[in-house]
Amino acid sequence: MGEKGKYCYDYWRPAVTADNVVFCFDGNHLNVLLIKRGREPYKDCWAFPGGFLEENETLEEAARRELKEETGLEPLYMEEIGAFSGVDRDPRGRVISGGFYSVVSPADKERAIAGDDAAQACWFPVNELPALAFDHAEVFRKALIHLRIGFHLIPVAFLLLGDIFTIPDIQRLYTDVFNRTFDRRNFQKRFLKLGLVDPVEEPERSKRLPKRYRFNEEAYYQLRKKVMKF
Amino acid sequence: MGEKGKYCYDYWRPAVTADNVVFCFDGNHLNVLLIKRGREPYKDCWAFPGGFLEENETLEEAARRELKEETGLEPLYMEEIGAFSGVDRDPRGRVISGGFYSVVSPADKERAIAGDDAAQACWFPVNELPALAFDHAEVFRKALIHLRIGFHLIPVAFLLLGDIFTIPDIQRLYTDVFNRTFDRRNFQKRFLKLGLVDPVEEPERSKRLPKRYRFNEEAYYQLRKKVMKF
DNA sequence: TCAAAAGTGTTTCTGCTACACCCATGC
DNA sequence: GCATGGGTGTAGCAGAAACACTTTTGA
Repeated sequence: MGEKGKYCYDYWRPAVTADNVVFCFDGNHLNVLLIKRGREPYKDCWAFPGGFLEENETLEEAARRELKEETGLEPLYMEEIGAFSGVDRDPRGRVISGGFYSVVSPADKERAIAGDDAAQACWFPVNELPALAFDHAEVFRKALIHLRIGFHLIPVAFLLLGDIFTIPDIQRLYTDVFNRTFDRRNFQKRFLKLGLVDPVEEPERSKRLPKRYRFNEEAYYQLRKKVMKF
Repeated sequence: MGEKGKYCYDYWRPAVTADNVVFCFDGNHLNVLLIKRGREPYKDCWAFPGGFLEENETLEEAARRELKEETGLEPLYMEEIGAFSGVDRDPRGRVISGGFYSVVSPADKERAIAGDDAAQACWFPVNELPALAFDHAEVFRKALIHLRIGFHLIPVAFLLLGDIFTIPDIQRLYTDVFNRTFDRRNFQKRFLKLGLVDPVEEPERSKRLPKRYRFNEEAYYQLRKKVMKF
C-alpha cells in the first residue's frame, strides 16, 4: 500500500475515517440514512455516510463534513458511539473508524440529496435495513444503543420530533427506538407528568384529532439538572 | 514531522494511540493507575498508560499490550470509552487516541511495577488525582461515566471486589464510583435481594466483624439475562 | 464507659402496571 | 352502527427512602 506516497512517517500509521449514523423520524417511523457506494470497495452496497479524516479537523468535524458533502444535511445533534478498529474491517487495508450517531429534523427527510461520490442517498426504516458494507451492521447496533441512552438522558427525542407533535407521535417514536410496545394510557400519563411539553392553543381543532404539543426547553433544562446523575 | 520516514502514504494520516484507565479497589477506595512519563512531551507528568497502535492489533489489543509492557498488569475486563481527536491534544502533532477503561483484581494493587518507558507507576484514589498530561482529565471523566454504566449493567463491581468481600466493602466501592452516600440499611437490603452473593461459611468469626460473601456467578448470569434491555 | 461499626425491621411514598370507559369521526 | 383512534381515571403492587434500636468490641 502506497510505498511511494508523499506523506511519509517514521512509524506505521493506519488510515482514519469517520462514519455517521443519521436518524430521522417522519411521524411514523424512525429512519436511518444510507448511501449507495459509488466506488470500490463494496461498490453498490449500502453504507453509512462517512470518509477520511483530514488534517485540521476532529473526528466529529470530519463526520459532519462528510455528511454535508454526501447528502447536504446538517445534524441538530451528534454524539460519538465508539471506535471501530477490527484488523480486517476494510479490504483496502488498515482503517480505523470513529463512529457517530446524529439526529436531523423531520423536515430533512425530504431534503437529503446524493452528492459527491455517493451514487444515491436513501432513508430506510430501522426495522428494514438492507445488508450493509464493511462492519456497518455493528456500527448500527452501537448507534442504536447510544441513541437509547440519549433518550434516557432525555433531550434527543425532541430534536427528532420537530417543533410540533402529538403524544401518539412520541409513542410511535419510542416504539421504534426501543423496539417494544407501550401501553397507550400509561405512556401518555408518564410523559405529560414530566412537564416537558406545552399544549398548542388552537380552539378550532377537531376533537377527534390528537392534541398537539410543543417542546418546553426551559422545563427541559430544569429537569435535566435534577436528573443528571453522570 | 517525519517527511523522510519509511512509511509513505498517498494521503495524510494521523498517528493513533490507545490509552487505558485502569481501576482497582483496595477495600477502602477506588484507585486508578497513573504513569509518570519518562520522556517528552509532558515528561514527569502523570498520564494513563498507553501507546501507539501497531500494525496487526485492534485498539483494545494495543491498550492491553501497552498496559502489560508498562506495568505488568492484565485486566479482567476492558471496555471502550470513546475516541479522542482534539486537534491540539498532543504537542507532537496530530494524534488520535482510542480510550478504554479496565478493571484489575484487588491483588494487582501491589503487583503493578513500572517497566519499559514508564519512570514510575502509581495508584491514586479517584478523589485525589494529580494534574494529568494531554487531555487525560477528559479521558478520566469519560472512563468514570462508562464505569458507572458498567455498574448499572451489573458485572464490573464484582471483578473489582475480588473473591471475598463484605457488604460494607461493596458500599464503600459504590460510594466512590457514584460519588455519593448510600443509606447503610437500604443498601444492604437492596443488594442482598439481588441474590448475587452467597455468605461464606465460617462459624468462628467474631460477631463484631461484618459477614463475608462471595460472588455467585451462576445467579449473576441468570439475572443479567432478565435485566438486559440493550 | 463510650464510640464505632454491623445487623435487622417498619412505615411511607412514589412509580409502574394493568385495566375499562367515554367520545368523536369516517366508512 | 361499527371500527378506529384519542382522551381520562382507578386499584394494586413493588421498589426506594426515611428512620430507630440492638449488639459487639476496642480504646
